[in-house]
Amino acid sequence: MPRQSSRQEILEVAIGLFADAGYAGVSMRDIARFCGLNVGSIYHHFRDKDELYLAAMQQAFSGRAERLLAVLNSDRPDRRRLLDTVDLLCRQLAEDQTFCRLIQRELLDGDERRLQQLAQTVFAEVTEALNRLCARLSPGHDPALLAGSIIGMTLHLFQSAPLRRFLPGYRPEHDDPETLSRHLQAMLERGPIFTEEVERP
Amino acid sequence: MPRQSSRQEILEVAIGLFADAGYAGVSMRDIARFCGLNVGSIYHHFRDKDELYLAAMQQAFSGRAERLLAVLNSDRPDRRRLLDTVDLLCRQLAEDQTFCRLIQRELLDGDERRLQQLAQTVFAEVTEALNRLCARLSPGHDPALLAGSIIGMTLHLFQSAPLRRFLPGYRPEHDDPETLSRHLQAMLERGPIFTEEVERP
DNA sequence: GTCTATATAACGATAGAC
DNA sequence: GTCTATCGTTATATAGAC
Repeated sequence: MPRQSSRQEILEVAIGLFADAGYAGVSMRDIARFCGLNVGSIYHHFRDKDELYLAAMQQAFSGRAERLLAVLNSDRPDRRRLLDTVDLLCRQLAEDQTFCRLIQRELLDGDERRLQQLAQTVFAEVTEALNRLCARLSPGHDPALLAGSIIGMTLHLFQSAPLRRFLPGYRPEHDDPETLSRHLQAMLERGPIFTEEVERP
Repeated sequence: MPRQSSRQEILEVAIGLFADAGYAGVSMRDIARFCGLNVGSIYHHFRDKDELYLAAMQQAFSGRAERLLAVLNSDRPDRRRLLDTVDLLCRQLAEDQTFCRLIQRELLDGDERRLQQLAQTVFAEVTEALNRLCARLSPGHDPALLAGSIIGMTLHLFQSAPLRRFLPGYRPEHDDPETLSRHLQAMLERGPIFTEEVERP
């Protein structure tokens, strides 16, 4: 197996570090050290920190939507497809903290150009498919806002995990992605206000 | 009216800058410049950058929950109180972008100690009241997860605004907090999957 | 393609005059 | 309480040997 190129390793190290600490929180020295390289060597592969950051983001976000798109466009019934989508999203967010954090950082720090590029190359297709599904399932709501709400509550349940640990009502199973997925699916199926009593372990 | 103290002005400038660019993205020189002070003067009021940051966060988050608590503990019917709470939260997030961004930054960068303090001093009471309300309104769901979902979709509709502009389904009224509030209330009242057709302008 | 060495600027923080 | 001046460190980025 041919060892991966330095450029590739730099990118992957950079993605992890930028997700952890953000653009300003990571130095070129940090990246070099984690790659076992000297600082100067990085500048052979990337003109400056900005170019490295952009390349890292492109790599980090590329090919992220494919599995979601496949589920969104499956031939199962609408309702089932929405639940499948949320479930898959939960599993992806759980196993890929890096992706989860980078989205949040770009929402905070991304300039207009970067957000536009992100929207077009990563989220456009998925959003369109999810909007269509929402419009068919729930013609009474604005499809884009409904889609945004569903994504939002899913994302937030993962992103707020570090804080939720210290909040009233916390239970250890809230850290289990399957518990979160089941809760979200129940919310979608029965609505947030669901008065029928069910047993809980 | 007595001019506010330097310490106070430093804190307020720092809050704005940290919300915009994060801890690593703001230098002591930046803060000094925006205050019309010299760098050295800041160190008369705060021992180091870390202490200034902590004081700024305490100030930024103090007294944030009172209005929400008042609504959560009002004497209106449960259902109405939940809708009022979401509506107030929308208005607060809309008029206070700084607070909105600081929460997100702390979720990303806050260490365990800071998150624990934030949970206890800012969010504990509100969370408890919201959990109780959720438990009564919807005994079929885990109260904390339901509360988190509601907070999550509300927060996300505001935090994703810069990206949503470039996504399919965007409409200009999605930037209007009242539109978002109305959508969220409709979702809570009728559930996310709401098949009855209603007219939309 | 990676290294050493270095230029240049910005950083956090301190000392001491006023 | 604010200033000027400066220390030591770290940052981005470059030049040139190998």
